[in-house]
Amino acid sequence: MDKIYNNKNVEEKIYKKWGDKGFFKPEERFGSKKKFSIILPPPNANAPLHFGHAMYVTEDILVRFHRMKGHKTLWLPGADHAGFETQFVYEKKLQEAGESRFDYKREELYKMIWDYVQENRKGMENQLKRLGFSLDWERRKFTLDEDITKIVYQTFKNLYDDRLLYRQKRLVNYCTFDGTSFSDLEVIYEERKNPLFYIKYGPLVLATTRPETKFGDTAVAVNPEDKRYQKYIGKEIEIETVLGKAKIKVVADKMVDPSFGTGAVKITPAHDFDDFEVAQRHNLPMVAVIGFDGKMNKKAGKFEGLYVRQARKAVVEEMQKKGLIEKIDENYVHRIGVCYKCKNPIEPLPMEQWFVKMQPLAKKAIDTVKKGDIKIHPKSFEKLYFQFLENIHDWNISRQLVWGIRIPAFKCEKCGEWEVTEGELREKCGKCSGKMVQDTDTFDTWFSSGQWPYATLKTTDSLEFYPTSVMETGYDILRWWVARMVMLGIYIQEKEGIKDVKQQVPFENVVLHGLVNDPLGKKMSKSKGNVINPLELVDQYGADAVRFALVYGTALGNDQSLSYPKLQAMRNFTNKLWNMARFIEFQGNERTFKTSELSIKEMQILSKKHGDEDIWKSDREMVQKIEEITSEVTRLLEKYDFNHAAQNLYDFTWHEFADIYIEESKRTLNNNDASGKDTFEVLSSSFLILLKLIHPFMPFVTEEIYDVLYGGEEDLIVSKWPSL
RNA sequence: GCACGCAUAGCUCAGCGGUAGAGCGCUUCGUUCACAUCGAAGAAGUCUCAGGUUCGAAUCCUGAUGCGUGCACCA
Repeated sequence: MDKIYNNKNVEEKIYKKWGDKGFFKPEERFGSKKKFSIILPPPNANAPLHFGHAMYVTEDILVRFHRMKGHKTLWLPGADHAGFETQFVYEKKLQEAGESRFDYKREELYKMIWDYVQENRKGMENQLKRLGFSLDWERRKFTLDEDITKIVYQTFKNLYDDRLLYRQKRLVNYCTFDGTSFSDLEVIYEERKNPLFYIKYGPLVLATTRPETKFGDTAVAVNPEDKRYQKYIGKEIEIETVLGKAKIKVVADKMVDPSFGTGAVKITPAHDFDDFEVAQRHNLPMVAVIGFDGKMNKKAGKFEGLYVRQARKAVVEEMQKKGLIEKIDENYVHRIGVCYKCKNPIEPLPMEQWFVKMQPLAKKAIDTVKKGDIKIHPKSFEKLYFQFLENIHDWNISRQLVWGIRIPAFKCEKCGEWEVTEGELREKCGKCSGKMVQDTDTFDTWFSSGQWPYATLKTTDSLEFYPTSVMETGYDILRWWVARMVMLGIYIQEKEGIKDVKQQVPFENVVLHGLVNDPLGKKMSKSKGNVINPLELVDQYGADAVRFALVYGTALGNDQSLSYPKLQAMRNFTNKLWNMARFIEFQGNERTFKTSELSIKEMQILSKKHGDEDIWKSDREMVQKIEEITSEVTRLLEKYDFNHAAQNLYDFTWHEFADIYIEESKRTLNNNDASGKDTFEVLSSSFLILLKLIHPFMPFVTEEIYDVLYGGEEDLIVSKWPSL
């Protein structure tokens, strides 16, 4: 053995061996009948993994732990097409080449992105392998695989038939820069400074940040309690506008806050979510003045064709000329919805889209966690889960993108009738024989990934693993993904005729890890340029050290900052293990002792042989301690306490086993008699137990040591987890 | 605005009702005999602040301050 552990000589060789021997495939061992399964949260196929993905190491730890316990264990890998994210990235690439998506036909663009994604996917999968993840690659899935999309179509159709899906013209969050609508979750809110204009509306003055939408006003609203405006309620007032005189109705609605501005609000149902609701209550017409291109339409008269921002400026100038602006508060700060990707303001626009009715689905998802059929770890995240589901809005699943699963809905050009299919094409209208045209939109990515556990298991003939044991992911996508998987998972199983709620849920446990920030505690992001590729660190410190550093010293669900000193310490730990092995190898060779593989029980029996002889004190103690650490680590792993399991192993290995026991053992070994041989048996056997306990955390170095020291045909990855 | 989380040794973080912990850093000493990516010894903290509950609080409760995050319709 080399004096220093060199991960580069080991990792690739060992990973290949595991794969060649088929150890990643589910298999019953040691007579156990239990099953254990995890579906890997499918990383986006559009880019290399970032460092946060390395947190999936907790899944590998669980998977290896259960595999060693003999459970039939499956860890299924996959990749997500990440609709909008990917198209966004790809469009950026096109832009750099001086092109745009409009230079290509739909099919061409799709094909180009497809090739791009396949290339990236390979790199991403290689990263997962380098981290030592024991994934069953034969079952790998992609969200755009044909058999997966078939299931997605089916669910869509079922929702439609069950009237949980409807198409309606409603206000949607639309980004006019990226040309697509978004769900509520995808809109982020930012503080922006925008002037607040006090504009004259006939006898009234009202405050607005969006004077350019006034062409779409269909009412003015005041609070029903507001004494100042009582005389106008229900009446029409005559107003002077930049486009001439007009009349407008005054309505009373409790949504108006009398203390804001002047207490009177212009109602623009087509471009504001609140106003839209007021309009519903008061039966007001909806007049759109902004188009999907972000420009004013003909309703805006001479301002037609101007972008919103330009129109605002022009309208205000015109109004000022006509004396219609009373004052302007230039320092007004408010929060507005912006596109999470390009950060431009979200434009609420009226648009026909497919919506999923969430309340019935959400209710079941809430109940199942309340009843404990799904457990969330750490428990504190339950609140976030409930908060989201209890206030959920209907889910807009239409996206105006090319990259994704095209919605299998067809509209008759003649009679306007919609037909939803399970993916097959429709050319003729069933009602009037008119020509059918397919919806050009694709599904929100989360609509397909929300069906991931069922879809992946079904299409790999692995439904025996449904529901999976654990869903492990970052808490940041609890609402985006986990909650939706619960809702859709239950729904799908209901449709499959499964009655037992315990069988409907997609997983039994949700385990949430925190985020990994950069060494300065800042969130890693491409725009900040502080993203770290996990492979850089794997090269530098070894996969085992990287893995151990991620779980050591951070409580489950807490964020952590990448720490180079910690990585170094863990690299030293791998080397410590290596040298402990070297010591044992050397001692064995010196005395022609063979390493033994006694169980804890066998060591206890051996230990009795020496009664309370003083020279055997440390051996006796080690037998006792190795039993304690075994049950402690087992207990901690069963409750997902990776941090303490790792800390215990680290402390015990270094300070109990190496510093004390190995030092003590030298005395006995040097006796070179029967007691020395027995000590060597305990030394090598208890070290092997330690190797097994550490293996889920540091699979490479432990497997390599096992190979060198204990040899034979066996492999640590499928060895039996220690117990009494 | 509402909610949640975090504030513990110089730094990064565990602990979460019973005499303050780890890693890194720091100080002193030690290399033929597994490992200097090492060993031995050591210094270092009114556990953010103010009240309260308790025989006893870093740990539970209330409030304050600071930082972070999530949610919300302020025109």
